[in-house]
Amino acid sequence: MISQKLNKNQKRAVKTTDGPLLIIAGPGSGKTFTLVERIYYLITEKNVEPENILVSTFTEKTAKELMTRVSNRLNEDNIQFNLNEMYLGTIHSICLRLLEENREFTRLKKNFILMDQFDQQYFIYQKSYQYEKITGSELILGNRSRWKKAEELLKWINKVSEEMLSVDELKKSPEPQIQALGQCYELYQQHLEEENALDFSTIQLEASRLLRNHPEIQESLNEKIDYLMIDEYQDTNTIQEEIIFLLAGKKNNVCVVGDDDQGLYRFRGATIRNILEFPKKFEEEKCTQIELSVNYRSHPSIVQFYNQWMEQQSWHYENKSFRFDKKIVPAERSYYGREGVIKASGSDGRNDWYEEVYQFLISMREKGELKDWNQIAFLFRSVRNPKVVGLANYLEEREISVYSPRSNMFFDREEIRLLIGAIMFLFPQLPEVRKWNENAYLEEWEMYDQCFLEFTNELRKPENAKLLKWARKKAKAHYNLAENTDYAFAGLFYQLLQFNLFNKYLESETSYIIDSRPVRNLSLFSQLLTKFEYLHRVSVFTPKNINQLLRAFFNQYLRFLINGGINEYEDDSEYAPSGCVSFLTIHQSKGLEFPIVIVGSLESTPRKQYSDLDEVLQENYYHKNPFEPLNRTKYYDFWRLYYTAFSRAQNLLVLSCQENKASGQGTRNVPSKSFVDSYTPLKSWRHVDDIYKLEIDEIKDVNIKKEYSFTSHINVFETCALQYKFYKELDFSPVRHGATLFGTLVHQTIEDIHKAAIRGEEGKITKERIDEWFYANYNNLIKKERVHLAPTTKEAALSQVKHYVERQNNDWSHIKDAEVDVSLVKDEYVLKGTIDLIKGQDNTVDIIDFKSEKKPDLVKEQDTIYHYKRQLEIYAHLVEERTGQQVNNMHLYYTGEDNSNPYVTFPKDGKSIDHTISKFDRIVERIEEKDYSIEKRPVKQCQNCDMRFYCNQKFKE
DNA sequence: ACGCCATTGATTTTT
DNA sequence: TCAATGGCGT
Repeated sequence: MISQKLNKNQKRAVKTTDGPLLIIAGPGSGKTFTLVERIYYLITEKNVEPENILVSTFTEKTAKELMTRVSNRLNEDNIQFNLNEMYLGTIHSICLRLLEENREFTRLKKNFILMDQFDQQYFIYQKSYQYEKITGSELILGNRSRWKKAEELLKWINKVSEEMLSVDELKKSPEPQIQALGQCYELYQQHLEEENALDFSTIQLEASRLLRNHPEIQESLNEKIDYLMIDEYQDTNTIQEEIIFLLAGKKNNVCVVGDDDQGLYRFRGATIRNILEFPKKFEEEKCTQIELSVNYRSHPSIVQFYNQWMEQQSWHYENKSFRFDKKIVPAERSYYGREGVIKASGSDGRNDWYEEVYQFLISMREKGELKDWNQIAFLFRSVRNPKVVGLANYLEEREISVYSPRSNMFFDREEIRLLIGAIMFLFPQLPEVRKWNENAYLEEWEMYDQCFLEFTNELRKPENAKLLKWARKKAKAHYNLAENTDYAFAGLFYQLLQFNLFNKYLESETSYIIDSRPVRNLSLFSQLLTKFEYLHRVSVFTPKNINQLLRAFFNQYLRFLINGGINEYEDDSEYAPSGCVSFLTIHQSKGLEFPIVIVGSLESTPRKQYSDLDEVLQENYYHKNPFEPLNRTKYYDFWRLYYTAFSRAQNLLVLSCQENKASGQGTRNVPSKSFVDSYTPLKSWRHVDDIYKLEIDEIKDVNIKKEYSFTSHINVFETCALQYKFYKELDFSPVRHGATLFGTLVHQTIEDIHKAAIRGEEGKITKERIDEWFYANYNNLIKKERVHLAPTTKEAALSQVKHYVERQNNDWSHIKDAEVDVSLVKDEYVLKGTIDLIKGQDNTVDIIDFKSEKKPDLVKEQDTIYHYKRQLEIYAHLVEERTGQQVNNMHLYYTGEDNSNPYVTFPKDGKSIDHTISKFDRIVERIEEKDYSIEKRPVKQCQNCDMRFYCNQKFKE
């Protein structure tokens, strides 16, 4: 039964399942609740299988949250369903899944590389001379630094992808800069193909190509997907709309949900048009429209405030309307009359904004009903702006913690500066080496030198004597490097962790986000270092490479990171960490709510956000004419942005700024004139009496189920809980080496063989074909991992594969499935696994896991065997729960075994499986409770663990 | 009353 | 790169 709490329109939205449906969901109108009920209704009352539903959300986090809520909802009614087959995720992740499932129909090869924005920019940067050679490219790239040029080019390239512009048309353009753009784009696509790489916007481009160029794939997907739901539809762009309609096919059971008033992503190509014109995509009267405009979130006066805000703007232009005319109605009216919108500002001519805000916070805490700082969120356009950072510092100095992971403070943190200083100390040649000529100078050097001073100051302290001794020795060795080291930057980083100066950060408490910031930053730093070594293909220092690496690291890599800014750790499961106030960008706050919201950035004004090139592209090359009038968009966007900000507040909305009357050139009025009408009538918090009587809601728990797998979680935890803590929970990045390359290579080639057998192409499994598969996999793998195998090792891998094939004697008849990813949504977590091979007849199956090693001694190494047995039992559980097929036998196959029988077989034993599952549960419990205690160190694993230097120190006592 | 100039400060992001 | 502002000239 669907929830009785649904209001009339929500219920209609849930029950309207067939045909196109447009849901306009105002802020706080119970949108997610309605979505959850709608999915629940489809599954339980319409008997739709989860695998026939596709739901897309704006962020990965919302997707996880939705998954959790739906599975909990089903659990409530004791209904068992596996949600893992549902297409649920961001449009990007759904596209990625489509590409992986149909990779052979795309340009992509196995093990393709996914680039984030920084990778993409670095990718372009490293090839920038090729782009600069293109005639006319200077018209787009301008006269800036190479790094900035890469940034500019990246912007245009992504735009071409997202708007699906035709490269041929661009190249034929009479305008030289458009021509150049077309050529740059073509070159870029060529580079992507050469490197087997993908960036964010290309994910979508390739997915849309896949669907358009292969009607048979589109049809089978259309067949499969019966119902689509697209959340935050106002923030979709051209290519996303195209993909959605390709996936919807003729069934047209598309439900789009969104709020045209909260469209914030025009700079990414998103357009309100998609949602406003959605009904026009269908025959007249076919599309049902439902408005959710009852607001359950905010104090009535807050609702009234932002309704009025929207009315100030004219949304009509030349007989067209750019807004669904609507008015949000508060659900509760009983509080009417009490002030829910106030101001807390510094007064004109003074410099007292920080203090005023501080006083307001303290008063709320002392006289009001505020229980936890996390009930307050500050929203700004940007949290990186110096005034905002200044406010954060002011509050922190007065013991109000501020959670502001996007404020770009990474390189200001003590732990990071000491690390940079330490690395500089370890390479005394740096001051000479970093100069490429006599007068060379970079701004960032000053910051580096400052870090160096901070480090040496610490080094002088007696408690760091050991570090001093060690560092001197290393520095001397590096200064005149005679032979190869066995480490590069990342390796040095882990060595530094043995000293108290750095390992004190590792000991910090991890249950409060704000306290764990230093460890999280160390972890981030380790990721940056391994990424550098990956990008520059290094693993050790050599006398030949050392100076050049130092230059690349300090003059390029680190410098770009500093300029681009690094966001600190954000936790999915706690959006408003207890004990601190949050500082967020308005964009970040989308979809969230807070009891008290303080909106700043009131000096801000609507600004033009497109260039001449944009205008030319839009006029002549876009698939549709501009929708909203170009000269109005900046106002629309501005009003929508602050509408979103204001509507986050539940109990109290506060507008806050340093008021200012312009006096003299270049000075300005604060708040800016856009805000004057809304701001001026507000009372100051000092003059509202019942502000302290105000009830303040608590922050709602975010409930997200985490994913655990046997091999990458339970296994690691059982081996060493500390290793789990560092690598899995804190995400430290291990120093790269080719340890897993061998196994992966064998696995992947065997997978190719199995897949051929499943396709019924047993005849094609020949020696030549195996070679082909093997070398293709090898080449793709080394391209991705940038680590090589020694020729003899490579041959050994190949011979393991061939040996396996020989042993099968051309009998592949019982193979059912290979490399099956299965996951199971359990009550407390999501269980994941990949099963190498499923064989079987009738209704029972055997599962096989391949190990690319020699068969161990069954007696002497029974621990290992027992361990693998439990892994198989987890897989058996997954297969039975997921497919309903009975597992008969479970096997290990040792491809490294030449002489005896390579199999180890276990009969399935239901009791034993139950026992293993409950053990799995217990370990998950320990992980979630952060119980990382260990009895003793696992000697063997310690030898290869990067944390050994730290542990050696820690366990010495 | 209006045009022109110099001056000042300020942006957001998806795997 | 651009909006807002006041000063200055007409």
